[in-house]
Amino acid sequence: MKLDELGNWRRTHLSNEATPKLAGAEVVVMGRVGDVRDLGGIKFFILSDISGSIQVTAPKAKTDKKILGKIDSLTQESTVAVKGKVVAAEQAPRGVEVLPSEIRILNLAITPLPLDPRGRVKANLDTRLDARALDLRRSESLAIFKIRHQALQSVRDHLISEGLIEVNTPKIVATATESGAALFPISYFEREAFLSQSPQLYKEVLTGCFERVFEVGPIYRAEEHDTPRHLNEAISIDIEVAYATAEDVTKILEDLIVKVFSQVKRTCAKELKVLERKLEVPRKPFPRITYDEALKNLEQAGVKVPWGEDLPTPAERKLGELVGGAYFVIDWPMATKPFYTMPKRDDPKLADAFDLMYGEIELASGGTRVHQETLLVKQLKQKGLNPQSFESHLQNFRTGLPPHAGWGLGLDRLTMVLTGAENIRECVLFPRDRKRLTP
RNA sequence: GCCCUGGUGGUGUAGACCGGUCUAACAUGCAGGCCUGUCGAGCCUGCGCCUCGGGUUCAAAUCCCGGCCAGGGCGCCA
Repeated sequence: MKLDELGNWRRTHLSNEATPKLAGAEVVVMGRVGDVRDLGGIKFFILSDISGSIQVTAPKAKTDKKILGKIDSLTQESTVAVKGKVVAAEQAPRGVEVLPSEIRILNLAITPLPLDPRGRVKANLDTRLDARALDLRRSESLAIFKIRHQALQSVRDHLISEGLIEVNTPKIVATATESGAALFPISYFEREAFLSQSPQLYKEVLTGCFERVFEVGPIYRAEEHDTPRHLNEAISIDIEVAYATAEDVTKILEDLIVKVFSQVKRTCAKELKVLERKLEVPRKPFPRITYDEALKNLEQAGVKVPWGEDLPTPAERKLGELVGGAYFVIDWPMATKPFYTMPKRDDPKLADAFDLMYGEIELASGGTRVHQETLLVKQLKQKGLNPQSFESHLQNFRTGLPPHAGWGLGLDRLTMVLTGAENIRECVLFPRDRKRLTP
């Protein structure tokens, strides 16, 4: 069948702007076709757009045959433009409908669709991700990304209000920034380069220029992890602040989390309801648990973690159960933290660093950083790294880099926590994991 | 990478343990029909499936082995 052109038609109204008050007006609405119901003498279809939906009603006796024919040819999820008169009708959903005077079929969707976008039959996550563009039309998916959008906006508002400026650092880099995580090598002309696993080194350097910076950007980790909360490409919210310590940036983080939660709760009530998510805004100050206390509590609960090791997943789970909500784990052993971490003044075995947890999920980690070259070189060596390969970074420390502190917060994980999603892939439009490289 | 579980129409499931009665069921979907107020419309008719390869057996969706894929757990990691 031949499709119609958009031509000079433009939307005059979003579907939810059509209300009984608008009765008598001629409108042009555009959107996707939902249910088509043919009752013989009268035909209906639901037109949905980003704002909601409106019923288009065509009584056989009063409607042009050409229009009736077009309605018959519609398939679910096809895209149409409808010009017609708004009519108040008690029998219609929302008490209002449009009687079409002309319909343009802009694109026809195939049938059957790879999944049911109205969710009457639930599809597996894998099926959904394979047909992600269609899956993202589902109300639950839309809700997740609306919440993600709001969270990100709140993050930006808050950090800017704290006097931070937004920066962008290279994602193609020459060396690793963390000792642990594996890198994706890429071919950079005649040399090997890597995808950046963290903006860490750049944001530290920028505290010497802009004093307070933040970045929202992708980070790449070539880890083989295959879990519901890891991705190989993630979006990280990173801050770094001059003349500050871990405790200072902890406060920024705490305020930020409270702001994000309360703004999402206020502005995304509809979306939270779609997701059946009851969001509780954490109260300040968040509990602060030392690493030693965490280990003690875990041992009492039957989970043993040797001192000096990072918390494995089962331990994080148990701790999440024991504490719940948002809390900080502080005073980590230096061995668990990267080379740029400042040791505590009164106990150099411990790092002046923290993790922000929400339940069992690690949302953020940060701390005071080393700003003296000699100590940094010493710690690089202790981690088995070669200071020579960090020469271009180290030279920044010779020109008066101020003391500084910062953190990195995972946007995808933050979205998980806000939406209650059990798999991080739900919270990313087109996730990249161990096995998935498309779509 | 390891362990566990699974793979049945477009989608989601049942059947499998205990091989035959499976000509594979249900829901949704799709196609057609009836119906002038549907709104997860209803009713009627129809369409469409056993992941791939090998093995056991008179007989395999069902049992065994392997591949591929997926989900969960772990490790690694944020």
